[in-house]
Amino acid sequence: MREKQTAMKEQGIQMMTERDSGAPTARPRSFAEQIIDWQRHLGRHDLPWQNTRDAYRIWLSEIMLQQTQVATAIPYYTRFLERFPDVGALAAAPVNTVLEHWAGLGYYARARNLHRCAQTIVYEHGGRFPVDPTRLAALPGIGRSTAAAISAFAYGTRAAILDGNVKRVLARCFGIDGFPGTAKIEKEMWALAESLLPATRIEAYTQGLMDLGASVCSRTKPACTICPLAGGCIACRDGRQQELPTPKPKKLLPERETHVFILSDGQHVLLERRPPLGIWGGLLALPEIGHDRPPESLSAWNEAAAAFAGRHNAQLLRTRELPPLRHTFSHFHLTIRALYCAIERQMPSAAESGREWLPCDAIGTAALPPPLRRLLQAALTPDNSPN
DNA sequence: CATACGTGGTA
DNA sequence: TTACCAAGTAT
Repeated sequence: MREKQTAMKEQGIQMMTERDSGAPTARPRSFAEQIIDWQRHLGRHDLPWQNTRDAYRIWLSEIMLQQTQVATAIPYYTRFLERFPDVGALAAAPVNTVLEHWAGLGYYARARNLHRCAQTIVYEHGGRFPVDPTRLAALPGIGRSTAAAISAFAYGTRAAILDGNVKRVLARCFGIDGFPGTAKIEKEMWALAESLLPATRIEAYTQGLMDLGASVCSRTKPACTICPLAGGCIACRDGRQQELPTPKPKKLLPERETHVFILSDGQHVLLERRPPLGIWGGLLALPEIGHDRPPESLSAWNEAAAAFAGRHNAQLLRTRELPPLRHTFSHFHLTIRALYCAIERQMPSAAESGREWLPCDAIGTAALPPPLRRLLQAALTPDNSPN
């Protein structure tokens, strides 16, 4: 706490008090005032979800932007709004259609929560988003920071956000040591974020804080020479920009491996719906052999393929092992070993529960994770189909 | 409270 | 090629 007050004093930051308001004499501009002033001239004002008070659009953008950069989210946001223009359209849509439009963005629980949240809004809140951040935070997929952002942008509510950008700005500006992911540091930052809130113009302040963190106070090469807060920034003063915020403790990512079948007659491919919990939850994926008992040999793999084809009323013609595909998630590495299986389907077509024959021309738009979409496009594009 | 949960860009 | 990182939430 002493460090924080020291930082504020050296920066010329003053807390908003009754005595400050309307004071006739000049005084140092507060943290919030500098942010707001910077935002007016140098912040972003034309993002697709700005210049609206539509809580639906603001909510959608905030969910998409969780752990996701602006440039990544924009095309998804545009396509999503086209298909689901309002909360009613989203609530009425099948969850699998929502997942089709989310596929590629990652963290798929966000899409399932988004859909559940839309239904809650429509069926329990009369189609309107709550104003109170606490009520917003009670909805699926909306936490404390997202609730504050939605309420601030949609209703002008005075509430603090604390995302990665804000954590970085605060850690540097106030010289806060310690990984912000720990409860102790996070609690300290929440208190600081609350204390810095301006009395008015909360939208410009909130947007400015995020814009400053994203553009000026970036992780690798902060532009301190043009930063409005540089005058009182502890990290800038001490040359500790590269050390703050304290990085997450390193951990070696475990290696995992999976064996999958690409069962196709050239027109369709057999896919299965992933369970809602776990990696790629709710998406379509290739049928896999349990990684607890991988095939002992290529011939064993082939035999398993023949049996698998039989269970789906298809006859195995020939197989080909594809080059291993390596994919890295946030918490493990995965090697995907795929066996391409040319088959002939018999009628009536059969697919076990949770499995479906996807037309090859739907590979581009289905709810597939990017690595599998690429794998299937490479293997099943008419031009270079192994058939 | 630590961990699960994605992906594409960047050094 | 590998490691790290970016608008967090749920459990």
